[in-house]
Amino acid sequence: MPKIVDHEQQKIKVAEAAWRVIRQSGIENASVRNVAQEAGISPGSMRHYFSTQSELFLFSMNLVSERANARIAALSFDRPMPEVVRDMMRELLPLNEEKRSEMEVWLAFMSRSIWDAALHDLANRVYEEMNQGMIRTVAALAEQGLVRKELDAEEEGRRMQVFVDGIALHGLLYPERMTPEYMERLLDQYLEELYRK
Amino acid sequence: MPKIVDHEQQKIKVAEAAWRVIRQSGIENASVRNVAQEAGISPGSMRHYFSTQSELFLFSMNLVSERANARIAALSFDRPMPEVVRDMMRELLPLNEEKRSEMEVWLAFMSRSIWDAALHDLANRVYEEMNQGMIRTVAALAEQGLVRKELDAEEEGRRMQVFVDGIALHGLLYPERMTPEYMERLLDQYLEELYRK
DNA sequence: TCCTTTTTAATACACTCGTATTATATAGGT
DNA sequence: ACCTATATAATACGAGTGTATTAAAAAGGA
Repeated sequence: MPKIVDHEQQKIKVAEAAWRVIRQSGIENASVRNVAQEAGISPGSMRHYFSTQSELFLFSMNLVSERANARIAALSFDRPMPEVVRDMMRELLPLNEEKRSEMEVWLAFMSRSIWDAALHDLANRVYEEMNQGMIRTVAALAEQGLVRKELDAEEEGRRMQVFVDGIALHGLLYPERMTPEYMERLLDQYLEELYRK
Repeated sequence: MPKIVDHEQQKIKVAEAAWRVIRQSGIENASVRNVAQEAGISPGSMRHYFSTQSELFLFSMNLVSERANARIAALSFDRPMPEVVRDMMRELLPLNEEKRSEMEVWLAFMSRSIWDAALHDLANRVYEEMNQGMIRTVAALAEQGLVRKELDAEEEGRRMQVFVDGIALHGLLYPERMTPEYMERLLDQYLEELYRK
């Protein structure tokens, strides 16, 4: 029998190499050769895991959202709801190097998804996930009486999403101006106002 | 004497061709040849106006912000301030095809500015402009008594900027979900809350 | 009409691209 | 120890890349 290599593990290794190349020099330079070199394997070998560059991109993009989901799922939920909500939203901001890294790559893929049809579905799927998550969060806050029961959960959920993504975007594009501290400040201000509604 | 061609006009023609290529197939495909073809001139001829691709990108990116500035400057300012403010902010959202086009290109350049040092300065300059504009707007509203005088103009200006950019981002990335109507709705809600402060 | 300066076009160079094909090395079951 | 399925590597191909160089065309003043 042949040499057995954990296929999925190898794909992840390559995808993470792609992340690093994208962060360093953009998607336009994430060529098969550059990514393979960053991953420490030969281009020919890489094609064994991703038969096409498009597959690699899709997998890499998907891995970003999986990582974020995993981090959120790993939070402890048996705490006061405001604490949980705050922590959830903090996972959607580039507050540390790990999250900044992932989100920079995510932005690159999202920006590309505007014209690259291969990424379009995944982009919309993740949006929908996030959207449902936010709406359910607001609805849960309403049920617990932490916000007005009449508050439109769908509407407020979308506002929440827009505001958090706005903070994250500024954090990525203008890191000197939008520091982690300021991001948290804006987030906390938003939540405080929300709880007054 | 030689054939005289309006140099600046020609550069603009080429830059707009670059926009179209970028919208259609991304910056990664905005090669010298592709842009020249879209502009209807030869690649060799194009190098007469932009001796390097980097120059073309910088000029194209700058032209986007100039166009937005021009549109804002063209607004009539002898109206009630809330109307003016609303119209100003509407210019920062992809509410029609023209603005959507420019902003898609702008997003591509901003995304690239994360790793492309050549675009970094322009990106920050435009941020600063926008930032000052928002802060002065809030301050002016405070002076007119339209918002609380104690309101921190700098803080609220940044919140405004984050929220507007968040709406615009969603408008670009999720046009089916974030329609022009919904963008205006979110904007008006924000302004209404602002005037209650 | 001719001449000079600018604009345009064409071609070339070295390099990188995505992908396909082919050959080599590797490691487990018999 | 050998065999075989798998993983890795190397090479090739046609096409596209940014940029430089060189030649042709064009148009207004003399």
